[in-house]
Amino acid sequence: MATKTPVRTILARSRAPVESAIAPKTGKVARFKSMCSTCNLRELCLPCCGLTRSEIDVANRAVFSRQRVRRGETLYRTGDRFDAIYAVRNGFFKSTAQLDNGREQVIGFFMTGEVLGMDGIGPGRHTCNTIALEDSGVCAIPFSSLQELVHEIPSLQRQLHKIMSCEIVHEHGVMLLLGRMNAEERLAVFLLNLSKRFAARGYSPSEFNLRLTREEIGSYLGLKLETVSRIFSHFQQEGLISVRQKLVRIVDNAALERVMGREKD
Amino acid sequence: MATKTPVRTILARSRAPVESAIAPKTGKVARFKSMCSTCNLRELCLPCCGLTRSEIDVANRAVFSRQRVRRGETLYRTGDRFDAIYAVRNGFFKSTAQLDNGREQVIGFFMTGEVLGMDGIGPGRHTCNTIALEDSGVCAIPFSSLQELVHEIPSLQRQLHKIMSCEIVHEHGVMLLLGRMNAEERLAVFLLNLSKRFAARGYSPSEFNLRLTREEIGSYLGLKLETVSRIFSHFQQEGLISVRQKLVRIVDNAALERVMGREKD
DNA sequence: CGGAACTTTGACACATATCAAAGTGTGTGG
DNA sequence: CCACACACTTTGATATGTGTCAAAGTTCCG
Repeated sequence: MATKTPVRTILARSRAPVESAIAPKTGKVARFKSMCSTCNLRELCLPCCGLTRSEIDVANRAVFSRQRVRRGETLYRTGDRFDAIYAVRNGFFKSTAQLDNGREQVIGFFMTGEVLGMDGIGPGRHTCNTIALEDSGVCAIPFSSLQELVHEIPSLQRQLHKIMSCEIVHEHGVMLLLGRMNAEERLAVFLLNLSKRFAARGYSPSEFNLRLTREEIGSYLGLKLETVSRIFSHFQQEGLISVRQKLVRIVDNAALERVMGREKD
Repeated sequence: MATKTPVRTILARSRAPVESAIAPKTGKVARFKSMCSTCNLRELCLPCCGLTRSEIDVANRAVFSRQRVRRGETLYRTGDRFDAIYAVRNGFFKSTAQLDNGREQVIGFFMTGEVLGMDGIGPGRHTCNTIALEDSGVCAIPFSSLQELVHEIPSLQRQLHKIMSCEIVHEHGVMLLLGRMNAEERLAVFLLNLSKRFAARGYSPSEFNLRLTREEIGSYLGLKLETVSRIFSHFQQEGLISVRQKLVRIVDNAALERVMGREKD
């Protein structure tokens, strides 16, 4: 998904994953049992990040199930009964929401270590669709188990609250983006955000392979694909980035950050 | 704030309030002690809605503090240390978030029974400003107490998760609004949403006093005040609503809902 | 190798922003 | 209680950013 370089960092961002067991029912692909203590995501996984070793031992009692989701497959869709949240083990997902009439919008992207599916907790059913953009793996965490677990491990409870709160804060940022930024700013913010998230996972922050079409990017940013394409070209002309199809290289990070600054209001 | 009519309904919407004690530190105005069992909001208050009588007795042990916030006063602002969430007892609030440069946007409105301040849980500091748009009262719920309480009352825990999840879902809706709707649709959705929320609180769904300026409405909807004004006029000409300054009457609810339908994509 | 899916670029249209000015309401102090 | 100032709203004329439509170019994948 991007150029691998050696780094391991805690997510500074919105969502993040948990680990655990009990068989789900989605049934698209292979499932494995897994335990938090043997999960190689532990340093990325926000829920686990806050846990002591002995707390992880408790968490191990709950065995969460791994699930593979192939590119283009749906992890869950609007209206599906909610019974688990998901931690991304590897790969890349998008979530989309739709209006009554057919209109649809990408409302989020999720990568390794991030947590998916919290939209279903309140309503009891999922309220968006989540689709793998490349072959991916998730850890399915039955929410009822998680609630029990959280009862025994106060720090896990705090982590869960944090994850949900950070999702809210992240979405405030998207609201600002959609409500107050012009097309160039939106794209700059988007690229910088991806860059940071890749960096946090040990990938190159300056060169990555977007697994998104111009249309998906545009949908997320409230723009049309042609506009996205034009601005990519424009940024390239100005020497801020270089684009070749889906491969993006950030040439002048500082200038890209400055795109945000050149406005009124 | 709106024409009173006799109704009592559980919120069908995003956020909702809790009740409780322990003195805070904000210090703008008067504080009272209060208990959930004597709170007249119990039927509106999402946290309490899910509780049995005996659970409410447990909750009573925690005494949350009431706080008055006068029109124009700030409940909390960006950067303030987070230590409590707030249930609106009465009145009306707006939250605003700001970009690095001065740009600012209204990101939410809150009325009786709704819960404020969850943006601070993850970061440990508030990430937006919350201001009373009329003389208001809140119930300050120290988050540490709430976490203990939640530990003893599983159904309260579930409610807390639901409230946060519903906030996330609500924000997805705002993202769709900002990303995919034209100005008329945005305003129609906004008015219908307010209408439902007023109705749920026993106020008239068809006539209410917006306590917002055109600019605040526009800020929330990603529009300029002139555009908001024009569309109010336009809706009025078409006989969908009647507006006189801040007083809005929804004349043709069905037609207002139909505004959403007349598009492509 | 061929076709489908995606991207780029151009010309033009249109929704909303911007600028401007007049109108209306509201609160305060005399 | 009036009057004045200020804040907000309305409306018009015009500007502009992004959408729309169209066509050619590129890449991907079977």
